[in-house]
Amino acid sequence: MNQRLTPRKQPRQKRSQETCAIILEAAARILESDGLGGLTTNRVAEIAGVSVGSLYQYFPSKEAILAEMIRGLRRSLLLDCEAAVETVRGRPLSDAVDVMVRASLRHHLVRPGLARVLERAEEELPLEEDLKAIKGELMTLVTGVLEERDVANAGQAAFDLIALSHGLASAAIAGGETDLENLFQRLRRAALGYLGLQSDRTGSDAGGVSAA
Amino acid sequence: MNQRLTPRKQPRQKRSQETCAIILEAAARILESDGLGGLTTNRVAEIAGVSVGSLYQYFPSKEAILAEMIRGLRRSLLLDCEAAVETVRGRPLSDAVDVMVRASLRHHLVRPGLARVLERAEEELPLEEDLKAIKGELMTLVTGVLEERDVANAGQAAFDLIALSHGLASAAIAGGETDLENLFQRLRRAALGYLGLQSDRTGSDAGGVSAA
DNA sequence: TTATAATGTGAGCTTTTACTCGCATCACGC
DNA sequence: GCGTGATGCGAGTAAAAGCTCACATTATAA
Repeated sequence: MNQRLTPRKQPRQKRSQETCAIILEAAARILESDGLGGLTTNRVAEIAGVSVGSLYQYFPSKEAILAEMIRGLRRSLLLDCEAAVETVRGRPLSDAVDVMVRASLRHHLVRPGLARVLERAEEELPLEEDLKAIKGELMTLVTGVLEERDVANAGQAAFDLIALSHGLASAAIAGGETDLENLFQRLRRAALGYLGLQSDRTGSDAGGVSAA
Repeated sequence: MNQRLTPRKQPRQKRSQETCAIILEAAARILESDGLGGLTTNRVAEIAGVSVGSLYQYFPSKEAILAEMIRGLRRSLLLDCEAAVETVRGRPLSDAVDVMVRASLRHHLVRPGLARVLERAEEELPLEEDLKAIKGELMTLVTGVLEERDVANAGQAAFDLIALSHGLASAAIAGGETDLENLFQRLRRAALGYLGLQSDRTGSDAGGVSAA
């Protein structure tokens, strides 16, 4: 009953590695155009230009394809955030918030439709250990950043900041917003506000929200 | 090709109204235990103790069942929020934020699993006009509350507050949190922080987050 | 009671879809 | 060249799921 979500076999030759990549890209395009409901193994194979047999050589189930895509997405987010944090070693909290918010925002903006669908898919899949581990690493990363800046309750703050940023970014991008800078300012305001820091630049045009 | 998501016919007698309710409740239970993937028309009918034929008499498709459940959920949230806003007529912004946050939190806590699944379903369904209207009314309500309290950019602030509250509440409840009061304090902090107001009560035990 | 409309039934039709398997083709070491 | 394992193929299978329809039962009104 329990189906594996990991690849059936590792591709050994270049040819087969390309086949895997082509299959994943085809699945991505289908998800972007038709959503989760449009994703069928036959169709993925067709769009990819390979046979179903080849597909099942590397992915033991439809869910395995989704799981692999989600792994890739999560890994890239984690790497981006780690790199971003590196650039603000020793700098104050607001700078750290800035780069992390920017990193996660960039991440939402590459193939936004795909990211959304994969997040939904992730909730329906029985999430795997390695995926939980990646999520945990992100939490750890953010918690560390906050702890180093003497934020109390860093673990909970990390959780909350990730969740609220995610909620705001998702909603905005789903709503078709494209003004990256405006969205960034709002995310920044929310995050700094939660942390009890006043967002600066309140004098500028994109400025204050509260009472005039 | 386009399938209707509205009930096929209105139930005229008491008996059939009960049948409708029983069907919706059965669907809810299935969603809670097995998620979207477990929802099949045959199974809904079986759990409800009615025949598939009866089901299709009132719901022209599986999606129509989901749409009806979503409508119910949204309507109840809107009504709760409207009632909450009524109670703080003429009171300051922080009080208004309080009651609205509490209302939406309560709303997440009744059958939390069901609410989550329905939200996912809503994204996959081609969302209907009447659902968009309900969402719009909520936006209008919150925008009005903010405008009356002289919040600049009230429309955008309403959007952002709804989105970030939703993100935080969803994540927390999905993570199994049950301490309603603690969660409320964090939501409140996030919302007031975004609005540029300091969260008071910073002296208490659940208090300040920023640097010690 | 009886006519009529509303409601309820469930076997089964139809379509879709995940997945298999026997065979063909290709790459690479000898 | 040639043998062996890796890769690729796609018609076909079996199961699942959405939905219909001819018929049975129940309620309402005359």
